[in-house]
Amino acid sequence: MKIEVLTKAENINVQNSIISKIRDLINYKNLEPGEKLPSERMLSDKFGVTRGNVREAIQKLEFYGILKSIPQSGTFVANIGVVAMNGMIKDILELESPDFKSLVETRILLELKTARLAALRRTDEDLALLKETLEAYKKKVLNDEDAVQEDLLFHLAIAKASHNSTMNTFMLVITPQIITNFEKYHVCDKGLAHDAIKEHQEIINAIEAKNPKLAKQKMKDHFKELYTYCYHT
Amino acid sequence: MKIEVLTKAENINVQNSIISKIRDLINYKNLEPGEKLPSERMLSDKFGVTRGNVREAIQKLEFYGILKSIPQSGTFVANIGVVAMNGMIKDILELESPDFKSLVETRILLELKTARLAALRRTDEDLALLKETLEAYKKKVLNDEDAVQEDLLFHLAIAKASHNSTMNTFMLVITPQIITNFEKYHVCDKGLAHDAIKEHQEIINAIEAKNPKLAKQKMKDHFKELYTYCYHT
DNA sequence: AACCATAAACTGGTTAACCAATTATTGAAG
DNA sequence: CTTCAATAATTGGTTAACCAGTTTATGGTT
Repeated sequence: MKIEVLTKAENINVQNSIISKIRDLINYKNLEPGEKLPSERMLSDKFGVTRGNVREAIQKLEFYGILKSIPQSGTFVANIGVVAMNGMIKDILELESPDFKSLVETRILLELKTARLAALRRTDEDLALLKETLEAYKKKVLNDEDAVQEDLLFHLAIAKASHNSTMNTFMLVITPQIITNFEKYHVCDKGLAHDAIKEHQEIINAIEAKNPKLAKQKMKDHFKELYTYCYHT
Repeated sequence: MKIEVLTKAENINVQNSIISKIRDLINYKNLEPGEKLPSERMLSDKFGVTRGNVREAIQKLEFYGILKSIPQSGTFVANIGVVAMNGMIKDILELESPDFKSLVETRILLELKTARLAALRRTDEDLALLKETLEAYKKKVLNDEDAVQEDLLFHLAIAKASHNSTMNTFMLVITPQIITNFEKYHVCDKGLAHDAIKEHQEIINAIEAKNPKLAKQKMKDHFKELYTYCYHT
């Protein structure tokens, strides 16, 4: 048997345990927004964990806007209120790691929207980049080479052309996860790549023509396979 | 003048600079997926930064699925290919911090979908939680108290009932940011809170009746104000 | 008692030393 | 020349000491 000092899952567990203890502390002490938490050293002492663990937990809560650390001063509960805090922490602790289906579902939702927005907001530069990525994709496919990367870049280019930084970020986050799962489950079929060229072209055409409805529809057509996979299995 | 050892923005800059240097290194050395990067110590030495900085940059790239650190062994380029990597890193470096409009736009997109999915997939437990959050919201509003937190929890409960972990996570991420901006720009109007009770109720009714179309429509109605704010200013 | 300069204690952040596991090197045996 | 055990060097991760500000406590002065 392999003994690991600290596996990833265990690390998450100790982190979540600290988070719930911090929540209990805030509730017990009735800390209002703006008030100060005990110092990291005290917390690590009280909870019987390392300061590093406490810092990680605090940083996670900071990411979700629940706490706010100020250098050389302390950690404060953010302007969010104790009710919302409790609800959010509950959700955060229960968060499951995203399953493939949920990733695909979200990707489709995002891409239908980014295609639409790209048709509305694309600049000439955006369009040039889109055509460039399509050419790269075409070249690979016609040479019978694997073009997963070029496909990815095409979709990211659309996200960029949507000029919505939040969706752009989300696309960047989920796409590599989807790719990993694609390879794991062998979802990708090379035979479809030739069809995809035409579909990509039609999406670009709609975006070039600044026709949002058509862009969305063409993207939907492009996702037809994925769509059925996602909703009928 | 105040001299700060390292402001947040500067930290991001040095991080991005390291990321681009890592990219250049991978390109220069023609590292294929699975191959090993120089050690953190070497990189920090070569780049003239601390090992901590290098570690942060690597962790960021790991978050986006571009690198993969293995303890006591090394850091490896993930199974993603050099073309996709270059494209993604380019996007990551250019990522702007999300503006308010983009946040609201994304929130509306997500919530129309989660409402629909909740109507399709909600369990009895989900429904109970939804009714609970609505009651809490009602109580506050009818007492003329501020109910921003309860409103937030209502929307998060819908996200949970959608049983899509990815969207749930995204909602958790953007909601606090939106709240912060709401307070900053004074978007929230207390006078609308009474209308919101009815709108919330109608959304719940649609979810209870397992009517996805209606749930989406009622959510759309609920966002009418926000919608116009987002698209006509 | 009120005030204020001074210093002591405490804060989150940073860094250099340390750790255990892995990997590369060595060199003797076959 | 090949093989393989022993060992030395290297790896990402962790921790304890340190840092520069901030906050609190102190005690003398008015």
